[in-house]
Amino acid sequence: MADVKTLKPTESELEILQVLWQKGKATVREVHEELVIGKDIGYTTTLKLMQIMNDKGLVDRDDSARTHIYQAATDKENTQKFLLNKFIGNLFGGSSTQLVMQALGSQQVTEEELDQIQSLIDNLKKK
Amino acid sequence: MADVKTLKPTESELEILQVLWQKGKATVREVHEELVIGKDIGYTTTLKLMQIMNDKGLVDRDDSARTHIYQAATDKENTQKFLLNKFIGNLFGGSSTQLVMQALGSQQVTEEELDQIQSLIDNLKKK
DNA sequence: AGCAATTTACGATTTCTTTCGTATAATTAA
DNA sequence: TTAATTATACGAAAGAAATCGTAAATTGCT
Repeated sequence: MADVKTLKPTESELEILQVLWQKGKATVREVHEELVIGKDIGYTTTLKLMQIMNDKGLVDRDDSARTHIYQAATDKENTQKFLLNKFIGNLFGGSSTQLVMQALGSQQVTEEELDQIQSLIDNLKKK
Repeated sequence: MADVKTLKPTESELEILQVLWQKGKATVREVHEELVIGKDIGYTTTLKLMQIMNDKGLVDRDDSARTHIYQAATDKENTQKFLLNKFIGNLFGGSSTQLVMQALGSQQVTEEELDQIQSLIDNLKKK
């Protein structure tokens, strides 16, 4: 598994990772079809991006067959954790609480989700 | 006040915005002195960045005197909100709850902060 | 077999960001 | 009043990221 700490996916790479996390394994074509829904982009662009990601170690590639099969080399949680910490540092002066307050305040969150968060808080308080 | 929606500060620009949010008003030199603490960068680089930010409308500039005085053109909260939403969209499939859970789980948060968040949740539940 | 479609490889270009050198003007200090 | 310092303007270069065109190889279809 690739070392998340040293890798920072760009925005485009992140979009591709999202697709791969969701699909597990996928070909360039499959990833591309997903990307095309959201933006105007050529097939070879997607291909090139995924080749670069392979060079960087962001994805693993099975190229035993003609049509290569890709999958994310980093798991979603670690990447999220890493980027989230960076983001909190950049924009919220390192305070995760501030971020949480902002996130809860400015988004619509359902009652169920609030319950979920509350029970997490209860758990944390026990320690 | 600049329209946050259409503006996306780069990482360097964000660093400068942070200084301006903290200081209110500042000269290039003052901002630069702050930046230099954290990284190796030349004065004219800071100057150029701030000029570009002025062109983009990210900062306001009073150039009536020889030494120009800058201030952020967007308030901190709006910028945070905007970038946070983008971030949630990019990395958490649009679910702010997922982000909150991740943030609370992987960071050390004090009891007081947890109380703060809890009371925010209570408030949200009332509606 | 022959043709169209699909796929990868590769290089080039474009765009965005960051960086800095140099010139010029204004201010300050000796 | 010089000389040194400090400021802005401007252009250019270096680096990073994203985009695409074209060629070559393989596969599938008729």
